Amino acid sequence: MGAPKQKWTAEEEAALKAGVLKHGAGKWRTILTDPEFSAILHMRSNVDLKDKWRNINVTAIWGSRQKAKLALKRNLPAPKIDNNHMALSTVVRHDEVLDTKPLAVSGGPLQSTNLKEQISRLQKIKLNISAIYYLMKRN
Amino acid sequence: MGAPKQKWTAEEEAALKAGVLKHGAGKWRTILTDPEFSAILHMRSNVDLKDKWRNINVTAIWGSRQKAKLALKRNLPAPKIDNNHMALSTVVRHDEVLDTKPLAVSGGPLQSTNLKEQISRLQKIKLNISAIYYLMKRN
DNA sequence: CATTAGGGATAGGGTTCT
DNA sequence: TAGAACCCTATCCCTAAT
Repeated sequence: MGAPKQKWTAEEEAALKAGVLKHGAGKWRTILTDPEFSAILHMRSNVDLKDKWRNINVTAIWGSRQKAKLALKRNLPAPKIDNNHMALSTVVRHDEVLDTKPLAVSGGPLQSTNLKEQISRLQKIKLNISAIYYLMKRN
Repeated sequence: MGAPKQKWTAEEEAALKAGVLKHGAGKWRTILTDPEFSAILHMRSNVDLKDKWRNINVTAIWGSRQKAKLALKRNLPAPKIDNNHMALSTVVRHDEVLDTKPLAVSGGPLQSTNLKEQISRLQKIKLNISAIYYLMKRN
């Protein structure tokens, strides 16, 4: 039918996370037009960003079931690491509770206004890690 | 305790095919709520329809789903189609010119616009036969 | 007219049952 | 081993509200 379903790459996901960190969740069009991210996200719409962000948070919150499934899969032969998908989301998924302070990222400070309501502490930590990774790859 | 596994009856399958003929493949919820089919398919979900349609086509074309998967992997290494240019590649793929006329099915004309892109010649013939069978049984 | 939030539908990989 | 039925969920679509 329409598009054959565009899977999000790790790079795109990292850019989205960095974008949320910089502009806040809900500012999808702003993130999209920010020259810092527009190159990487140029094939995504603002709605795509919103949907992906929702999905990221959903899986982050109730991750235990996935862990059970993944544990089963670890018995299978080949890990088969895909260049595209491996890096980030897998690294970030080991979510122990950390006690760290949020980092400032590139463009400016956190938009603390409503961000606190939208992002949990744990998520924030993950975002910081993702954003760091993203920025390191860029520079 | 889930589902005791409901086998598809010939009547259900014919209704599904007629539904695809009328509304197009992918319009599962539309087919399901069409009063013309809802009575027969009332114990099926839209996802059931999608799954059944996949099975029908896979066995019709290849003989098995696994073979289809393998074949796809061999033929299309990395399509990665850009969202903006999607229509094209799909159109070009099924470009056989049909000289048989599609049947009109009860409620309305074929949505010929995207149907041509979705159904091959062989499939269409089979669908027509199924639809005739379905309509004969109904009337 | 543009954008976003949220519900809902679809696609496609995976799993279970026969 | 195969094939049919069913599950999981990332992605995509529709609509109301702003």
